[in-house]
Amino acid sequence: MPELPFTLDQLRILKAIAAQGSFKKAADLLYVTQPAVSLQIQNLEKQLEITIFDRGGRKALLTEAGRLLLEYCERILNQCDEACKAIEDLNSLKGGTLVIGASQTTGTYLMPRMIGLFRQNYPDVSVQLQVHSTRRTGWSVANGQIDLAIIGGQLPGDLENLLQVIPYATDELALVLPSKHPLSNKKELLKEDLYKLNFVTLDSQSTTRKVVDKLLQDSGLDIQRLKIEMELNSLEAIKNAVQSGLGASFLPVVSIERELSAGTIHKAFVADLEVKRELKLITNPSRYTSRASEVFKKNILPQFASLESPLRHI
Amino acid sequence: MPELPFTLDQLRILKAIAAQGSFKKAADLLYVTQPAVSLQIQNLEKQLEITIFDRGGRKALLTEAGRLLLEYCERILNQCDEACKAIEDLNSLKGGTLVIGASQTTGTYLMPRMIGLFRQNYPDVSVQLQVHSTRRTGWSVANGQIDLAIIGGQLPGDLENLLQVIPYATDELALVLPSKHPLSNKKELLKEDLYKLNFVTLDSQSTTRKVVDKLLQDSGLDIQRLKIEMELNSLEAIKNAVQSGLGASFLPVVSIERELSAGTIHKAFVADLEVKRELKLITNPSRYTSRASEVFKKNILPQFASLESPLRHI
DNA sequence: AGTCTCCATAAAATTAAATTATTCAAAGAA
DNA sequence: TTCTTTGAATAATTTAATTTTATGGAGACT
Repeated sequence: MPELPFTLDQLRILKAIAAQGSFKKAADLLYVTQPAVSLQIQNLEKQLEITIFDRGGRKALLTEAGRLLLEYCERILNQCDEACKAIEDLNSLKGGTLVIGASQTTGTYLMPRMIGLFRQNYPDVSVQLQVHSTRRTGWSVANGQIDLAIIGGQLPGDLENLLQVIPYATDELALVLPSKHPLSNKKELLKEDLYKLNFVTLDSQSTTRKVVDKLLQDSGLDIQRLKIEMELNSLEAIKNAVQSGLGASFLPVVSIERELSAGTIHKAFVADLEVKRELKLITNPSRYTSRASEVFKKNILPQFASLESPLRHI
Repeated sequence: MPELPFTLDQLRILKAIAAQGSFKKAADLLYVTQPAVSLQIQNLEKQLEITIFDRGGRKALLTEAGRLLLEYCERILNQCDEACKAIEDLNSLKGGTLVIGASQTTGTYLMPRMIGLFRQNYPDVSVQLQVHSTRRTGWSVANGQIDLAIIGGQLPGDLENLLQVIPYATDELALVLPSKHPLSNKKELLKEDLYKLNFVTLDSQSTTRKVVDKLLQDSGLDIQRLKIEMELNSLEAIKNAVQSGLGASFLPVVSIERELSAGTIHKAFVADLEVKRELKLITNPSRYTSRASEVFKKNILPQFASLESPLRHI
């Protein structure tokens, strides 16, 4: 190995001698024997081809070269100490970054609260939230750009095996109507009633939309017969459209909690129809898991998970 | 020994892997085997309790902790390189300081030329000239404040043994007269003629004065009978006094070269009287000798030394 | 599947470093 | 002065750390 002309231990010894003015005291300070100190300094002097200490007098005095080296020595050792501290902080969650992925829905309505709770407990860990499609989120988790993510849709098959997918919570997609809509008075709708509605939906690319379509189809509805008034690409836009009486929609309950309690949107019940999807936590088991990620998974997520989630038992 | 959590070698390895993206390539780069690299990184990870590399994929990728450590790693290694360069510069005389001591006479008339020559050859070494009494210069050499010195007088006895004293050159103390002085026409003076002169001398504390007094006394003269017109504490002042016709004086020839060739001062010869003193180089053998000091002694001093000086043969 | 590349692991060999014991030199005290 | 004490260098031994050789396994590319 092409050698470095000195070691950190040698520098530590140098510093100790300079501070104590004596080889022996330095040895005591470092809990080694005096010959060990002598030998290391001799090695150092040999390798750098300089004399570091004047051993003439009662005190070990630095030569010019020694003083020069000591300056660098202090700087180097300080950097080392800093590095140690930084690593310690990272280990004890006093630093570092946690990158979380989420879909539009969870990213908008769920993650902010989770992240808030996390940062209450670990205010020194910075959290980055990346809202992307299920597909892209999956890939990001796969290649390590995202530590963990919550998705509501189906992963591409190849990723399904690569990643760890843990069911985490159930998200109900509620049928919502404008509060003054004639049907909003009925206690319970029938499936057939849906054909009478005008729908404001997410665009057909969106995961949530696909999930809704599939569930409706599975429950025997002919989604071709449903009237789609307009397709928007933002839940907030849809909410506003519904509130303005432009139509009905299936929306995640988490996204309309405020509107429901304010009464500006009406949630309808449809007989024999449950539109629910599983929210899933995905991580990459073949990659390094940061402490922040671990903690988030173990301590934060369960507090928001439905009771039957496997996360409860991690 | 209270251990440091990492070694410089480990940092070097870390850096190499990060740069090469591979344990194997890093090993090749550092001329070690691959297991050596693996082991060291494992040690590092164990000691810091972190994971540094993601070994999953094709490339060895840094984890967050790894990136953090790498930052410090680079800084630390850079400081190490800098330290090496600084030491090398010192060794190759591209840096450092040489502290030279001298008496009034040599410091004024000799050292400037020497230092000029030295700095022509080693322009990066800064030189400091300290002009003090023989006594104080001796002590400074003894305790390392001065690397080497040239003195014209006698050292205190205790220092005599402690320091290395090398005869270096002979300095003639010439009897000088005002050029229009009646005696300046005589080819050779007799000792008795000295009693007829008015002397302008250094003050009785000065080394040069003591030397002159002693030599005159040794050659049989009664120095009490010599008429001292005035005592000044600067050679330049004495030179001016002599030139102005105020009296005669014994002055180091090195200090009056210009005046002699200009004819403004007359140098007289006295039969059976040679007033000469040895200029001596003193160093401290029990102390570290800087490269600059070595070079000055070996290469510069001989060029100004009289032919028979021992320095010729060093 | 087969082959290659890369990393991990184990055991052995080498090398470096620490310790004990001793010597040497300088400093302080009798 | 001489004796004693203290600090540093040296030598020999032991101990520990590092490297190497040799080998096994997992993923990637053909």
